[in-house]
Amino acid sequence: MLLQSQSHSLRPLTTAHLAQTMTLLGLTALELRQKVEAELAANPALELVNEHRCPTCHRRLPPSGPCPICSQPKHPESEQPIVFVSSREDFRTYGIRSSGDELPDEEWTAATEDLPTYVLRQISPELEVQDRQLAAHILTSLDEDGLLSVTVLEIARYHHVPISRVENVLHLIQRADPVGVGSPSTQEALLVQLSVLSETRAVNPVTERAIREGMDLLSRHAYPELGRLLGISSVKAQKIAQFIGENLNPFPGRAHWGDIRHGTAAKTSYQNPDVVISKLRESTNTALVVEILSPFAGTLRVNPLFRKALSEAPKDKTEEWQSDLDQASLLVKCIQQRNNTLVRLMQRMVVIQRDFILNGDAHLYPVTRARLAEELDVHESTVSRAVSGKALQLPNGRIVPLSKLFDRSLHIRTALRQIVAQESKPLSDTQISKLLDKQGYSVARRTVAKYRAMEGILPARFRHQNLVHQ
DNA sequence: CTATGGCACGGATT
DNA sequence: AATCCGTGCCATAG
Repeated sequence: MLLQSQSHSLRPLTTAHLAQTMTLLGLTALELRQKVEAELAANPALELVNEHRCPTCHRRLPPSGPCPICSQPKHPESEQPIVFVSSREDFRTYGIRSSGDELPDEEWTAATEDLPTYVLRQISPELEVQDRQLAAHILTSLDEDGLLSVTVLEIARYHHVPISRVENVLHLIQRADPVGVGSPSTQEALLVQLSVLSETRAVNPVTERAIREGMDLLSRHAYPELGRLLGISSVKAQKIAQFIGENLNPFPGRAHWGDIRHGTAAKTSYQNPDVVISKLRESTNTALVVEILSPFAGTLRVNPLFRKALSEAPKDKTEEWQSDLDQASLLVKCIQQRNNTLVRLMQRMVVIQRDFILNGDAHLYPVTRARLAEELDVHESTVSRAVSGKALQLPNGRIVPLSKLFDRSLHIRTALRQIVAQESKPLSDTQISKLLDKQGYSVARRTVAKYRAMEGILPARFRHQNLVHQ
């Protein structure tokens, strides 16, 4: 009897607590925002109070104490990341800010954002404030394929600025994630992609000429003529076309985020980051600033007035009000817990992956969610939920899935890419396997083949034709 | 005979 | 419990 009553009064609270924390953890910042908004509207016991902002950096201040960023410069060389929850409202207005006007809220509520916002977010760190309007103009003038439908000249005239300034902004945009986005033509999109690609991979130099001079032949699949134009055989021309088809995408707007593989990938959704990492300073050993984006500005709390009012509630309402109150405080607790978990997770993660965050793919340290869970003393599924579906913005502006931090083979794959890029003559998978082994990565030959495929690298016998032709 | 992709199995991961 | 991933074996192409 006693036992039962206990389990009735205690259990529901803890299980509900756990269940809700779990679901909240699985939500991205934007999904959470929707939930909070709905709850806010439905539950009078909840209250959102505005908070102070740091006057210098405009970030939301923690409940007490100084701004975590601006108070930091005294120890700029700290190895320890600064992790905090931020509402980062300034991001919201990056959309289309015409002379200080705030963006309507609807622009922000979608769980996935549109292409312009997505790109703007990436380039904003490098974007001069006065160029934001230019960027907004360009980005809103994209057609559905991600190509620019107006000319640079028109934009420059409209804003009364030199063409070069518009071009600079455009250059930034083109190299942002759907690489080539904002190019005036499919041809230029391909060229931009090719130049970005050639930074990480060996690319046959003829490819560029093929795009530059033989674009129309290329699109008509007229390989013999293309070969004649470039002075190579028809077969080789076809190989080049194949390479282009597999690695480049003439319609950047159609590419899914992440890989620029087959343009058939229909998903045109771009995710908002849930976590933003930036450098405090430009130095190598700078502290990293990690912001866990909070989806609403201010603090969510239980309305103290409502709590008071409960004692004077009309009889028929007390039960309802009580449940509202319970629900509200539960939600608040759970959100705090969610934030707490996320902060702890990122704190650890940033230390582990510091090299990767600063220096790129090759330095990714393979960690499993299980190991991290053990270190943080939480359940594996907690880590899983916290990571899944979320996105992370790196200091270089790239937005990657948070799960990339748990990629077990990325570093090996980049090593492989380097080997292939530096090879003087095409190496077979077996040879590559041996080379990787020397670098400390022991992978089976068969696995090399898989990685190769993942990276879109052709088999040795095809690579041969793609190399410089003497 | 060598290089590579397909299939499938087992163990790790989620 | 379901899924992912590395790997071995085998068929096939060159």
